[in-house]
Amino acid sequence: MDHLTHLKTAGLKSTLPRLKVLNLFGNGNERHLSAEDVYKKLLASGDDVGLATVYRVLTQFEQAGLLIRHHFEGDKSVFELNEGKHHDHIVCLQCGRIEEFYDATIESRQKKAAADRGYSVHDHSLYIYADCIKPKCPNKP
Amino acid sequence: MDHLTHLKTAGLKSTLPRLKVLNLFGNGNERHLSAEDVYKKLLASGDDVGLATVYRVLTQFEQAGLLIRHHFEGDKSVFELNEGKHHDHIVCLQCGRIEEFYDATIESRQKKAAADRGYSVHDHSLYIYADCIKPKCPNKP
DNA sequence: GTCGGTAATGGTAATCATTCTCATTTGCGT
DNA sequence: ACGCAAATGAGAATGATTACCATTACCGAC
Ligand SMILES: [Mn+2]
Ligand SMILES: [Mn+2]
Ligand SMILES: [Zn+2]
Ligand SMILES: [Zn+2]
Repeated sequence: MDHLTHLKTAGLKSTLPRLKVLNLFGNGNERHLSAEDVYKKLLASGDDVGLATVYRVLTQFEQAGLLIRHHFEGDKSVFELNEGKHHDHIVCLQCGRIEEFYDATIESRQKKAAADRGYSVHDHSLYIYADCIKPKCPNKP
Repeated sequence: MDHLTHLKTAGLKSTLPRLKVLNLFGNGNERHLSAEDVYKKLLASGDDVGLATVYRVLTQFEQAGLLIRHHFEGDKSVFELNEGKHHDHIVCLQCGRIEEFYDATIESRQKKAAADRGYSVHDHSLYIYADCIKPKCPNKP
């Protein structure tokens, strides 16, 4: 399903700002971007989109299920394309690198922990904060 | 170790505001409190402490290892007493109730996931967002 | 116990991310 | 091409948190 179709499916009208934002996430760029990141990247590529619009669109895409919002350590939200395959994250505290992983055992133990206590799970977030080993860690974003 | 000793050990001088904040967390009250929660509770009990001081002290206690800071969904930080026993959290999206749990398997699989990829783990956060079953969920905070 | 210096406090201004307001522009069906 | 509801964007407003800085409270030395 292409971007335009994605928008229609979500009941969102196809506008230039929305397509531009969706393109950013679709590219081979970094998968995890903050609103500020998106705004700056669009400006840099000559596509002028208002900051308010960026925030609005990101939230709409999240509600439509096109993007996933993360609250890594710190104040700002980070978004990534929702490609249907759930995964968790390791965040390097030195350089900000983000690595994805999936562990079926962790997933099932989580479900069990919640079920045992009478909870109906919506979702969960698991962030591992770590240092990546020297060679591949350029230190500091 | 009592509160006064805690402060000394952390290299923090024993002041009235600090003791009051530490007392709040020591009581049988709710374990998980935001800065605003702490501020309001102190006001309510006649102990006037400035909001700026509350924020400062909470951060100092976190750095000293006396408190643990959480970033549950939403914008504000939540703190709890660090009693040495690590645990994760289930958060009810309806009423805000927070339940703690510990699963040794999850812990070890996390360590392994990070180690396998060459990361040296600092810490991690695992939050399960759910609905607690009707009877014990009073809906809405 | 008093004194003095330093660290802590607290009122208020400032900052940062995010949301709101509202006049202007755009997408889209007719 | 026309018309109108929905979307945009510049800037104001908000909410949480931090920075400033003049005043006050610890604490160790007399
Ligand atoms: Mn990811
Ligand atoms: Mn807890
Ligand atoms: Zn790194
Ligand atoms: Zn509940």
